[in-house]
Amino acid sequence: MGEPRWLDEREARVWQAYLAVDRELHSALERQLVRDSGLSNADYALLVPLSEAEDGVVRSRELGALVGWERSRLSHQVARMEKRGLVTREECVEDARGSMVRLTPAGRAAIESAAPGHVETVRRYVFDGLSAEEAEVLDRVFHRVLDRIAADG
Amino acid sequence: MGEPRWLDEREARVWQAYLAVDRELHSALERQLVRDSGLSNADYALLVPLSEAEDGVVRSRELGALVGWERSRLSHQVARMEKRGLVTREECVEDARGSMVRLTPAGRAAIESAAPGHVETVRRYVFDGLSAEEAEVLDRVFHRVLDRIAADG
DNA sequence: CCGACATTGGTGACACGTCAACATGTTGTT
DNA sequence: AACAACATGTTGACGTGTCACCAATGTCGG
Repeated sequence: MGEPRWLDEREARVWQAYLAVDRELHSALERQLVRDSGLSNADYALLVPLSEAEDGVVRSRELGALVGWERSRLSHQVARMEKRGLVTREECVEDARGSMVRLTPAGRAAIESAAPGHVETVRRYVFDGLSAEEAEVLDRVFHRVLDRIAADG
Repeated sequence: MGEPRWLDEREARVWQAYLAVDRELHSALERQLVRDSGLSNADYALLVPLSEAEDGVVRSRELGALVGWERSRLSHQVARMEKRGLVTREECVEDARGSMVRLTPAGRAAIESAAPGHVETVRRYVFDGLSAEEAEVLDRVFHRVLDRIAADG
């Protein structure tokens, strides 16, 4: 094994800052969403691709791929949203194993009412304070991290 | 109100990449920790400041401040960890409302066994692919975001 | 066609996180 | 001392996320 390579001072500061952003940004966005629209981050994540889809219908498999969720997580979230009338589930014609998720009118109304405030909040906390050069660095670094994770299996 | 200022193409790409990093990095680190040490991210977050404290004892209020958690979240997590023998709770001498959290020998053994592999994983996914200039940008941007959230109340 | 294998989705159990409500103790004002 | 206001921590309920497992269906080689 050998001596572990601990993080140096700068690295530790960056890592702590990342963890804090993770925590604070997630909870700030969640609070804003719940307060202004009664939606959670999880609701919002699914409503966006659904509202952009043809007829507001997406197959579960496809929806999971679009948001990067595992099937179980998706199934639980859809069940909760179905109970609140935001979506319905239908059988899939082409593949009897499959399941289609359909946005209800209430679901569409919810996302349309929530989106402007949510985007405005993301903008206020993140992008209004970000230069073009910084955005470029973030984009590059984030994708590199994703590649390194994916390369790992 | 006026027309909402939607994210432009670059901003949307950066935001999607951030959300993906949030998801993938969190779950990759959690899997590595659970697999190699039987600890969760939440366990690890508390064990670090505890193991660095004098005698492995920290007052709950202080522990919450160190990791940036609310009291309820901390209380639940400490209860779970106490049940598994990683920490114990004691009464606080100076303030009868307070509560002290003490690292057990098993808790210390767990964090000491987990830390090298965890740091190695963070390094592999993040810092080994990061230049000094990029680290500086991340540090600056993350702290700016935190400031903007804090300024909001 | 048949049987092994993979894909898709759902379920129950449990860990994690947040909120509101509560109990208790401390502090500051009068 | 008496009281209000605040600080600290716990609890229960519920939404969220993961894992292991199951059931149903599809696919492909024989």
